[in-house]
Amino acid sequence: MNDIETQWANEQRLMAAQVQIPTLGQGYQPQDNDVILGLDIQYESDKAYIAGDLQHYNGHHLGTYSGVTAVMAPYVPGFFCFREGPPLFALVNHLLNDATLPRPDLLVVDGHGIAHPRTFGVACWLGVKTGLPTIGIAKKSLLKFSGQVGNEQGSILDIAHKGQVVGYALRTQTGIKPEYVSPGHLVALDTAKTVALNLVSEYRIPDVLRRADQMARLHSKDEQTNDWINVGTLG
DNA sequence: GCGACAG
DNA sequence: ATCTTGTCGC
Repeated sequence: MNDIETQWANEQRLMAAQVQIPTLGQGYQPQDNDVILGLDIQYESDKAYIAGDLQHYNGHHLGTYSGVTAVMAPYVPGFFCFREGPPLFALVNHLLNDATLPRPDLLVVDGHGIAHPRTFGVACWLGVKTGLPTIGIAKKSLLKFSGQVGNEQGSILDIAHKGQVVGYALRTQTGIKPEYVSPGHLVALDTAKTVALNLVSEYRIPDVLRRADQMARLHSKDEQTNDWINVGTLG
């Protein structure tokens, strides 16, 4: 562990103390008309192209927004929040300051929440910085776990760390690789599980994350479409 | 010592 | 994440 990683680990420890994971039945509870903000990033040389997709919890799509910032930190597994967090935060702030847009009730981040070696993934970082309910959804697990998820859609397997359940492997589509969900901030474990399953339509990953991924990719390749709004340089 | 390692 | 061709399937 070099100097920067030691410093990062300290910062994660301090910020992790601010994370609030409500108990069963407490914290954020999804409602049909809640506004969900899905976030993802694509990288192109030293630029980070961030996209945010807004939809109602019931599935109604509202719009997609994309911006760009300079990348300031390297990618180090386990310290993902310091690379990806600041660009995400910049876009969220931009959207929060736009009076024409609805305020998101929940953030959905491409990455982990508390299912993390130091219980502090990028979804926790963004949750603490914004003060908004946040969950993390990732395509690979960072923690080792035992057992196997059932093959049927909706099958779930606990992912534990140091004796505590911190997230789940979730089979969102029958016969398709599971995704990994964990709360980031202000969301209970069972709520994160429910939300992750209900946000999925016909793909492995929730639409709100797929659209963010697609738009960020298009922006990074300088392609213009009619379905997203370029909010320019952030930060 | 060796391998694994969110995006 | 990104670099990359063809190929299988709905």
